[in-house]
Amino acid sequence: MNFFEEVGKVAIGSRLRMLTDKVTEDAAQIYKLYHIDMQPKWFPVFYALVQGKEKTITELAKDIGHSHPSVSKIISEMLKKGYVKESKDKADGRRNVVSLSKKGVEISKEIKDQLIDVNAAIEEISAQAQHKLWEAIGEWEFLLEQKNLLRRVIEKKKERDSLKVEIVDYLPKYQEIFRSLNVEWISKYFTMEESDYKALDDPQGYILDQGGFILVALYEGEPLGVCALIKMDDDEYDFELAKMAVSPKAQGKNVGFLLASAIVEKARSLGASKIYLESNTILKPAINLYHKLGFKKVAGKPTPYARCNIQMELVVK
Amino acid sequence: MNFFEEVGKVAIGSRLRMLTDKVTEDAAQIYKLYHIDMQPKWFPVFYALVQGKEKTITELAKDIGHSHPSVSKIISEMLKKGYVKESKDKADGRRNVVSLSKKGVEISKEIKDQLIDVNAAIEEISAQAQHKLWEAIGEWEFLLEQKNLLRRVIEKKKERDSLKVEIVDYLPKYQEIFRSLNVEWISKYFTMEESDYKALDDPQGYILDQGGFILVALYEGEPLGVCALIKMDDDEYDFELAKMAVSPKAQGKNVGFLLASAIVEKARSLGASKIYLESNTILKPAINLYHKLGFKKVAGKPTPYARCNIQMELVVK
DNA sequence: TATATTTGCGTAACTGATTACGTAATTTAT
DNA sequence: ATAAATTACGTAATCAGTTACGCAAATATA
Repeated sequence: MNFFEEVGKVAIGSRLRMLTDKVTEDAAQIYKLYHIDMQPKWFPVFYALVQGKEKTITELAKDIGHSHPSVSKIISEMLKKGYVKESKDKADGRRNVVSLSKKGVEISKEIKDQLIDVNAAIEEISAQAQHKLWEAIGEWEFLLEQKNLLRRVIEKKKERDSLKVEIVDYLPKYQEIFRSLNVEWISKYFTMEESDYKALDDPQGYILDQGGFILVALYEGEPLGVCALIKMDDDEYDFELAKMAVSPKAQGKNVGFLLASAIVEKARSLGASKIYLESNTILKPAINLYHKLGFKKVAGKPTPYARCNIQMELVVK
Repeated sequence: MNFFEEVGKVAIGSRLRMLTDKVTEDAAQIYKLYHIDMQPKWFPVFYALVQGKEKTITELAKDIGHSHPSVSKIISEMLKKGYVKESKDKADGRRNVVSLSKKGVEISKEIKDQLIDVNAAIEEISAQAQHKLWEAIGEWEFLLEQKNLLRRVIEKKKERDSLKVEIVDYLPKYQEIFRSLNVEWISKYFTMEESDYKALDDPQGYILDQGGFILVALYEGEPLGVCALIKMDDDEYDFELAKMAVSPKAQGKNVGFLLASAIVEKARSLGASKIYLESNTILKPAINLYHKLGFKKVAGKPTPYARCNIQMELVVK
């Protein structure tokens, strides 16, 4: 048992499996004790049939939380013992309707005493334990139903990665990375256009000197993401969010989200009331990100970019 | 989930299995998330090796609570990946000593972040739950270690059966069952002797009228056990416990224990100070029963029975 | 009304564990 | 010193579940 204490709760899966084995290992002998000719694995199916008259294979599977092939196999075994009977549903020829046979009903009476004693034994254990296993399982089922372990781990990973990401202001030394990261994705999905070259070759003159901003995301000190806020000469919009690019190396490290959030925050601190952006719907992760930040789809703005097929805005205030 | 609430805690085994599945099902994907090329089932072995240098197959099996073939297989898979190395123990040629390879040690570093995040995710679930699963599992492991489920169920069955057993005084209508139950076991293991016939054919004259007693055990109203207390003409002993017989139909229903206890109690209520009995060591369940009641082995008493190879006494006071 | 999609369920293959068994090495007993 | 028992561990068979797949029936859609 020592092992588990050392590894920590990561091992909860293994530990659960072992407890399950321990609880289950005597089951066959318990049936023998009551002279009941039944395999432990049949029990859930059997019990589901005792309750609710006849049921189809799929209904049984859903009831007991197994896959349907599992139920199918169990039923064919119980059929051999004569505990159940099958019949095709007349209205729906696919359905195999199963119910307890006369012999099955007899067994269900015999099994009652056993259930009483097993229940009493388990209640005894529960009573001796300080912590309630039954209720704890229920809670875990509920919590995992709401958000499974994978998603929780992904979140934790993001949180931890975020701590390693630092968002800094643009400096001339970042010009090369600002250019290359953008060229990378643009030429992967589209082709570079006139306006791209202008902005990427001379960010100082084309963006910063016009009253815009550029932020750079450092992951453990290495610049892996860039994003620009371009001053717009427009009645409605103050800035355009553009030239956002994150290195594939930084994928899944939450860099995009942190970068975009920072740029929105920047705009807000500058007193902007509305931000505009242009993108393309084939860039799904990007669109999702904008959506998450609160950007809404708009239309009708003229654009110099051929690749633009969606326009979005964010009310900053 | 409804199902489990209805069946009651009997289904705790199934429910545990399902929770185990749910906790485990994402494991493979979690490894993928961190780009770690490892199968979830390797983890316990892997972890055990990270901790404690080199270990043999059997040591690993004991550490992680698996069977040794399981570990053997896992090691051969990890060997293919180059994560571990094997070597025969020079001092003991049977032992296969396993340790992490250089590549294995590297992986163990990469895996650290993953462990941190998984642990955090599980702690988060724990924090959201009112009942502590981890601690509850620990308690159940402990309680089942002390007394496994089978033994607990056996005890509960005995308790319940005891309620159905009633011990009553001998009546003439029980003479036939008194005779037949005794004839049954005596002639199964030995042969009937002169003294047997005397007592069984005329319990009234041979036992009761001499100051002895006979008790009958009824199981759900049916007489299934008998036991006699024969008055002895002896300095040391007041009564002999004899002609105890329980029907095979009542096996495992605690009838023997209740009957014998009642007869001892009877002797006590009559002011007896010492009870004597004769038996044979091939009747193991009977000897165990006498032992449980407190009878001790003695020797030296002359006996009319050929089948007697053990004599016992109980100090009643 | 024809066609595509969905549903029910059986069979087959796979999975992660187990028990059973055999062999070789070591230890214990005679 | 030899025989008997125990131990280490690999292979094979088994087990209780799963996923993958395919067929046939029913339902939805064009």
